[in-house]
Amino acid sequence: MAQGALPGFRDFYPTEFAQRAYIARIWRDVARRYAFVEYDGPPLEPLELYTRKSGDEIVAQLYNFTDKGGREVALRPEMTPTLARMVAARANALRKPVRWFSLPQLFRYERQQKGRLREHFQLNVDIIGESGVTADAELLAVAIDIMREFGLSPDDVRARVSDRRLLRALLERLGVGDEQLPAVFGIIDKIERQPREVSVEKLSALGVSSESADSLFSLMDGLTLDALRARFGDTPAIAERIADLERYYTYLADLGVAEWVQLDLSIVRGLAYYTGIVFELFDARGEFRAICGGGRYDNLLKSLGGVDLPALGFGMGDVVLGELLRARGLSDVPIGEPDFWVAAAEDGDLRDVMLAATQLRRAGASVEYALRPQTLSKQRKAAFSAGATYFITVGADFAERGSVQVDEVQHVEGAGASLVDRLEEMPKTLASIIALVRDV
RNA sequence: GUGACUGUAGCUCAACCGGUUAGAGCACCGGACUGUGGCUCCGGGGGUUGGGGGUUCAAGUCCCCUCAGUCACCCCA
Repeated sequence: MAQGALPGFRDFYPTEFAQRAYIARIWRDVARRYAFVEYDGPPLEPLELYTRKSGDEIVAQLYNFTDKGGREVALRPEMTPTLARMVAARANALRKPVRWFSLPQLFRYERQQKGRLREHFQLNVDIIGESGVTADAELLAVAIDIMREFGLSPDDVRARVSDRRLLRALLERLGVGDEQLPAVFGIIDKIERQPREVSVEKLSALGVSSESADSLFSLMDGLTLDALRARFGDTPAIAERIADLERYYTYLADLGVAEWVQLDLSIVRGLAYYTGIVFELFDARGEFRAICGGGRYDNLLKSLGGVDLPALGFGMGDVVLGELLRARGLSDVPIGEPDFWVAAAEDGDLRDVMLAATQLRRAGASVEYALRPQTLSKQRKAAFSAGATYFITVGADFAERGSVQVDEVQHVEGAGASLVDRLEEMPKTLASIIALVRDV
């Protein structure tokens, strides 16, 4: 077996590269539509940037090494620390709120499995400097609009939303103390993936009563804000969170994405830095991992960069998204087929072909031709195989009158108006084709 | 890092109970069909059966190790 890429890394042959480029294009298009601007940082960072926040145990999951200057460095596993550093360094000069996005390639040293490799491209979209739920709504709308742009619908993808502050207030009401909170969050995070008895057992080991555990389970399933208010609205801290979430929903409706969103308090998102509303995007059939996850992390910039700015953001990787698009038949994208194939007729000259190709290329068209003399039938086959849209034949009369013969080889669906659509009959000279190309 | 399962051509798969030189389709390359050929026909290249070791007269097939893949755990970019 020929040597392939390293475990967890990918070769992008033209077909796969086209899919990757397609995903990146949609990401950029939608992010720009929401007036986010693109940035990037180094793929290699000081190891300390990641250990400072998460401790030494994270080193086990990093690609890290000592460089020739003796520096401890790591390939970036996430973008947020870089973003925090960059924003902190110019915090006073940046127009607020900061609306930035990036398409970094990220690395993690882990055993690969479905939807998780050692390398991936991840769209990061962040808003920094706005604490109101308007920003939370704006952020989620970007993620959902991207789904829509890929041709997915609310039947394919669901956005599940929770609020850590609400969850904390509810748990307090159920008698869960502050010191138990992180562990209980961890159990809730897994509540869907493990049998109920296991969760109950773990909760009771933490000292959570079985009545409280039952209440907890009742909160995880098909809950509405109205039902929450009816049960817990008399607690001010909870009522306040509910009111905030109601405004959030109103804004999501105004932004045209409400039908994708559902409340789901089992969404916790990792453990560390999220502080408010959090969300994940899942395929509706539950076949894949989360497509996207994010939320509010108001304290992170202070702890990382020393600048106290509220912040929120999400990450969306290309691996799970690509799997979903393939499974739904939405990932067939052209790899960059030529517009024209120029062929020499039996009495034609390869140099005339090159002259014609050059003129078409200068007009902006993508043009291929056989690099060695071939029969017309051979050239026609090659043109089809290459995916060319038009087949132009130049013969001996091309040199004198510039006349050519044009055939439509294949009509590309959704490619817009073809030359044929614009004409009663095929053009007869190269000049008339070029005029059309320039026009398009 | 732990566990289970799986590795035959670029892809999808054959190969009897262990038995001759590991085959087919698709893809690729070449040729024919001498004129809109996305067809049809003919031919070709391509494999140390993931790698190594062992058992046997004989291993793609059985055993061990290793590498890789898939899935789950851990963890969650």
